[in-house]
Amino acid sequence: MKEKSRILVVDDDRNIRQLVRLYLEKDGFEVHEAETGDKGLDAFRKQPPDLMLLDLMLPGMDGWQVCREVRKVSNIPIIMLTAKDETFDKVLGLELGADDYVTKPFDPKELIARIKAVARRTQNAVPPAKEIIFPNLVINMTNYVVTCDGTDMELPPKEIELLFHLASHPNQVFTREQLLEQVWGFDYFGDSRTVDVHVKRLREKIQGDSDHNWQIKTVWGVGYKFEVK
Amino acid sequence: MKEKSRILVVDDDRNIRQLVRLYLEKDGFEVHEAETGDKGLDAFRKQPPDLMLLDLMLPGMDGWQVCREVRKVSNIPIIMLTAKDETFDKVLGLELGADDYVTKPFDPKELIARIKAVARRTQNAVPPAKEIIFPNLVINMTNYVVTCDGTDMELPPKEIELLFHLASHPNQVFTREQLLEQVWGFDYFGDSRTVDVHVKRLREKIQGDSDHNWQIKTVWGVGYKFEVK
DNA sequence: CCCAGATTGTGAAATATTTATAAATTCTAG
DNA sequence: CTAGAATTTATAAATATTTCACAATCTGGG
Repeated sequence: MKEKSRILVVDDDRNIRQLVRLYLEKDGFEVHEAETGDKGLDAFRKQPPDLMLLDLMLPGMDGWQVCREVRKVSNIPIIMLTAKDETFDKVLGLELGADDYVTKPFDPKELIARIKAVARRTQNAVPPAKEIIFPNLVINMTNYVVTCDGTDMELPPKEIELLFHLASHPNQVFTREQLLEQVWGFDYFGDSRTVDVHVKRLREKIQGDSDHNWQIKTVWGVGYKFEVK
Repeated sequence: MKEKSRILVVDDDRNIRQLVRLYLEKDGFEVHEAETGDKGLDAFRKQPPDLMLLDLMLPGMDGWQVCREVRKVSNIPIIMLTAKDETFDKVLGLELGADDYVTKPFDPKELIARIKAVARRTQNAVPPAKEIIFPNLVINMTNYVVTCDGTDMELPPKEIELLFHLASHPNQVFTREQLLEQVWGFDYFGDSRTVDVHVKRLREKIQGDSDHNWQIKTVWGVGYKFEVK
């Protein structure tokens, strides 16, 4: 399981830091603080966080300088905090390597949303070309299209995800519990017959009649596998 | 025969304007002046010049903002004027769409040389013909015009940008979040239903009745794609 | 081979989720 | 200030998912 994301908040305003801490911790983040640019940089160097919230106006070294220093050694996401009247251009922050910016005063919910968005964006930076090819079967996760025997077909999300997961590990058997966890999500709690129903529908859609050298096979007493001969 | 090149000088310093005018006219340019960003933009809109000389520090709307506004509708060459001590990264100006920059105080001969260089460069440049062509559908981003089934139509900016983005990546599915990020802008924070509404209006405008070999398709549970058969 | 017990397949109803649409509101350029 | 555009909101419609009862199938032992 994933650990808490560590966020470093660099701002000279004690109230801001408190506010941010309050909301972020409520949302499951681990929060660290620094009140000047220099201290922020120190904190970053000692233990790099997963994301930095950086005020622009700081005593001593300002936010831009900190951002630049951090960028010399790291690509962690950085979100700038700017006052409304600092009419600085978004592009400037970008140029310096920030990933987003939020103007003060800000809505804490918006801040959270942006943090998550940035985190996601930087994680998905290199989306793996998701396509699996078998004789008479192509699973394209970019277009969300499954081509079987030359005919394109659209499947509901869960079905295509299940198929993709099974086909990604040919011949490997998965229990229903494993599939629920890996396809539905680790925190999913539900009936394992759900898997059966999805398998059934997949089968009638993609292997209705013809015989391929692959199939979704039931392993009695265990679960299912995508078998390739 | 070619006419005189028209140059718009935007600077709040009367002396600078005079100086530039003096040298440029001696070199056969037609010179227009504006003393603030807003006036410069007005002048640009009334009669777009062949090239703009833009001071960075301006009362009211500054040079960057003017540059951006101009860039929204035009690719005319822009040269930035910056004071020596404004230690801006050249890259920053370039990022905003400027073609070159000159630091004050400048040697008029250098300015002339740069103007000519930029003019030459931008003339020979291959304009990024932002145009996408499908059977019965032409998306022209230069004119912001969409031609569907032979009839031209003007769409609101967001709609055409969305269409352009989707059509630029045929068959690829985008989530609403991705579209918000990539079409609306990375810093946009808003409701993802917004995308639905724009898609709806696009659909009723460009694929109301006839059947084409393309369409904006909903991928249930995921997002939208511009499908081409 | 047949049976009992366990496991899986199936169809259909109940739920939940996602999308379409229209209408109201806010925003923005002029 | 005004009109058109963008966005939000609310509701209806479409679609997917889950559940559940029962049928069908498999397995191992007698």
